[in-house]
Amino acid sequence: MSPTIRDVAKRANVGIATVSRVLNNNPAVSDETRQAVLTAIEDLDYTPNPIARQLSTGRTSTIGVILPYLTMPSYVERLRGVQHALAETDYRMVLFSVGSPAERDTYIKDLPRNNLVDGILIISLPPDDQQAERLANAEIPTVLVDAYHQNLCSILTDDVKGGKMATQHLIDLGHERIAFLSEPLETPFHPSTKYRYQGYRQALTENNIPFRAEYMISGKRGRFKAKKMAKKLLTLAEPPTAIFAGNDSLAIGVLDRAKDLGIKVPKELSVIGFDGIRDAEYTLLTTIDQNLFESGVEGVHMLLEALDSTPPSPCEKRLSLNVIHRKTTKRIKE
Amino acid sequence: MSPTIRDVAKRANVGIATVSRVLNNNPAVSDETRQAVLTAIEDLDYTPNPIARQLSTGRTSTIGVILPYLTMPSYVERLRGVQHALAETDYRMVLFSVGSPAERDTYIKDLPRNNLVDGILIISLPPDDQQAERLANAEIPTVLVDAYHQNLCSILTDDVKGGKMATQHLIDLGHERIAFLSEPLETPFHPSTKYRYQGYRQALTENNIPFRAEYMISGKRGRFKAKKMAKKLLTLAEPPTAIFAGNDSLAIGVLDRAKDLGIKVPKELSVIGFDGIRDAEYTLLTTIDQNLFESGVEGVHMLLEALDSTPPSPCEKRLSLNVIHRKTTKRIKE
DNA sequence: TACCTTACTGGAACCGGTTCCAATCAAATC
DNA sequence: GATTTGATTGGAACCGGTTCCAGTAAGGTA
Repeated sequence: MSPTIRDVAKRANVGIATVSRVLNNNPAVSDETRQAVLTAIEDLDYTPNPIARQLSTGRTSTIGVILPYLTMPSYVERLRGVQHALAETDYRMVLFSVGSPAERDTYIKDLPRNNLVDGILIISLPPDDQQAERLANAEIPTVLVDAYHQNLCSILTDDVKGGKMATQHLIDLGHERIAFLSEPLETPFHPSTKYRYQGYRQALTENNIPFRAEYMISGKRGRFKAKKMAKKLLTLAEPPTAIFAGNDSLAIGVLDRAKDLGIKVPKELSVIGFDGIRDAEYTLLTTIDQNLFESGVEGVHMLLEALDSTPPSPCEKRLSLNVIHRKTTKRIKE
Repeated sequence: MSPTIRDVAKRANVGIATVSRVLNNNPAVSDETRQAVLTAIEDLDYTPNPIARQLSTGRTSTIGVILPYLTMPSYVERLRGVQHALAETDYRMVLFSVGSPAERDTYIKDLPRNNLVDGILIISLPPDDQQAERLANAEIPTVLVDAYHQNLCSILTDDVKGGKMATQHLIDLGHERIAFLSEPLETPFHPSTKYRYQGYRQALTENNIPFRAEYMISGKRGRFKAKKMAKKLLTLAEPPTAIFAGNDSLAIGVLDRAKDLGIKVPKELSVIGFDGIRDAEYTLLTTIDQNLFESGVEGVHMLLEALDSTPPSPCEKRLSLNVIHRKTTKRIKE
């Protein structure tokens, strides 16, 4: 068995309390004793057992991250941000990746109770009222990233506004026949698609552009599906001159289909995405950058703040949104 | 404070040992007592403290995963596999994501010592001899995924063989002017690129095709870089008729550049990648599928096996490699 | 010289579980 | 009826740290 603090104490001819003090850099130890203890630690190749420390202090130096199963690049990018911010601290990260609503509920229910983590970060999974209640009353602080509940702290993205920005960008370029292509509006998890659609509708209304039902298409997630949907739009009798895709992955599918059909982007068709994933940069896609990486970083910062000052100051933070105008949108020629 | 096992014992008028027995489904408890304890647990809304259990049993129900910072899709895909396999067990996952060789060394050094995890999975980070020695002698089992050391268990990919398969695939299609485009052969982390290159060279040799230095190009990681490198190759006086890219991301960059230059794939240029990431499927890239997801799954299985039977049976597993012939390679027309 | 700080130090209790072992009691055996 | 047996049960020790609190010795002050 590995040596314990008592072994070290015996070898250094001191009490266990003294060894503990040395381990925790308590200044109330004479240099001489400290040195003796350090030598004993060295000799025995001793490492303190973090579990015992956790039991004793009640702190685990661990934060739990609950997020959807890593299917979408945007989740991965957010996780990268979390990981990046956490790397500068002494906290470890336990990943609870959620594949179904049932799993989500289990984690959200159990994690706050079972002193396993000091804090919880929930990414892109909005809790219902009951869950939020439970989380708010738990001893363990929680921060939501890309999700909102009035009782909880959160890092937010204004998807409605983003949807409006994307649509307005196209309108500003002279487009009026603007289609919206997306994943299903109603999902078991995050409703961002729905909000982006709302932004799209609002922008149309504000600019007195009538909504055309045939320009709205939604289907299953993924690029392949996007390609199919894009084909429908692009082969309409009066096809749109611009497409706002609900997220970047879909937009890339649209680009691809346009290429196949010999439609030149942005000359004959403008395409804008949403998210700001890495592939968007690479494909030179115009998009709404929602600062995915930063959302993870900020989530961690807010959580850390909540961890040492019990009443976390401002409990809600909105991330900025930016139109990144790359090479897939262009002023329309009349 | 949350209730403890003693509170439950008091309320149910039993001893703490009995409560513990109920919690652990020990059959040596009468139905009557069991019911009383369960009622008390219910009444108090009691949850056992896992940290205390860990200290007492020495088991943490946690496995540590050390892997490179999630920059490449292949790491993410492997992690998905790990996550998937772990979801069916009672084990949790702590992620240690490595950004620098120094970080890697720290994690590999500390994780096995400090009773924080029951087992360790190291992904795409080959340990040096000293580290392997330490890992092999630790009480905690370790499994390497996509990395090899003779003293440790591992899930392997034969990159040399894969490199050969890719090259042979092109040769079988009649190509002789075959270029190899890759990231730097010497990296601080995983040497797979180097091995794939060796496979490329071997295949050429075996088929009596002379190696041409101008057909070998390597540079920084990433698609943008790949585009630049591809341009060099494709604007040679005698350009290659086929390009073997060291991984799928690079291959996608090559495809893109070819499109820009108006070179038709696969009619005028064949391109093969390596990995089998999701984007490859989407872009219809011909590639060597190395079963990334499965590598994670198998790594977990091997680790779980090592966790209950001390001498893990076969300690080395090679994953199969498959040529996935999609739409970017084609028989050459003479 | 007597007394008071101040600086260190160690014993013991505690965190909240698990588990060994002895004790109890009723049923079964002789 | 005495003894053995097996099923339950609870006390106490233990896991390996942290920390309260009392105790000792050295140095400073009156």
